[in-house]
Amino acid sequence: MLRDFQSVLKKLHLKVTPKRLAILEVLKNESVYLSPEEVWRKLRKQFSQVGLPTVYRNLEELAQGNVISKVTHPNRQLYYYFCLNPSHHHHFICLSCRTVEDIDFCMFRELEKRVKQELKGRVVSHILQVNGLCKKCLKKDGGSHA
Amino acid sequence: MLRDFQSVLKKLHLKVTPKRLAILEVLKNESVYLSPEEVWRKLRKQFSQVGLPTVYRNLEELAQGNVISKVTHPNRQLYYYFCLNPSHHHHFICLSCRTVEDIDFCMFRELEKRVKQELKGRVVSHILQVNGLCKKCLKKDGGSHA
DNA sequence: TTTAGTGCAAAAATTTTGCACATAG
DNA sequence: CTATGTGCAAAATTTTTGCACTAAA
Repeated sequence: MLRDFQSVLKKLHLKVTPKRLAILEVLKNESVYLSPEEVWRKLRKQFSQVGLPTVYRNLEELAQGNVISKVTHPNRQLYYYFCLNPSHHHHFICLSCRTVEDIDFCMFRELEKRVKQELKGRVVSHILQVNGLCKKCLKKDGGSHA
Repeated sequence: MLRDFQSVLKKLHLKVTPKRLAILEVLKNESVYLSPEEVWRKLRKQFSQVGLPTVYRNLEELAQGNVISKVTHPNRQLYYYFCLNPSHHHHFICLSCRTVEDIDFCMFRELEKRVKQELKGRVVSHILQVNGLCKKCLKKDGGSHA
């Protein structure tokens, strides 16, 4: 997997640094979305000297390069998560445990068509994010969420 | 229209204050989404003494009460706009001139069904926001946007 | 008169920048 | 070597809070 990351980074003309790889590992090993600070805390277990700005910079670059995904959370905090196909932006996020699940039903083509036909506009990007409670959290507590 | 606002506020158990009404007027008279600070600047033309915190507090309350809508902008700034049906969250927003247009093609029922059936989860809220360039902006500059 | 709203100042929280040093290519 | 990455400290930005005072119901 490290190998894969290396080639991905190279394609983006990002240098392969230990910390950059570690950030990817952290995200990859989490099934939930993390804030920059949380990524940083985890990173510090490996690298006692790592700055929060480095984490911010890296997360942003990686998201720009579509290696990871940004999550648009109702609480407006910044979150990122690793997903196999980060160019696919249809997610179901659990407000309680933070799990992210893909929604494969994609209506984007349809949408794009309608924006073009009806509004005469052009789509640059879109967010389809469904916020809710996942299976587990529904069972656990019926849905108490922050 | 002031009358309408009054009854809306009463329903939400929000007191009808001149500044609250003025905030609604500001948003109503704009066809684009505004940041809290922008609302505040406009407000100060009428009320020389109005605090930015007041604007923040009011916008948040009004959004909570579904009187106005929050915009989820890629630049992560907070924006609000007035829309006739703020419980309808399918929008096309122009990244250039900030116009908001409704998207009436609603696939939400379908989505909700699938989240229930396939993920066994529950939908709490959703965002469908299409970011792009509107008709006018496309004509104007072919799409230079921040 | 009781509850909610507001101004101000100040704080909090989050994110970004500048710059000297370090490291990957 | 040369361009990029990083740590640190510091700043910038945005949003929130506390509290005394005011105004709506």
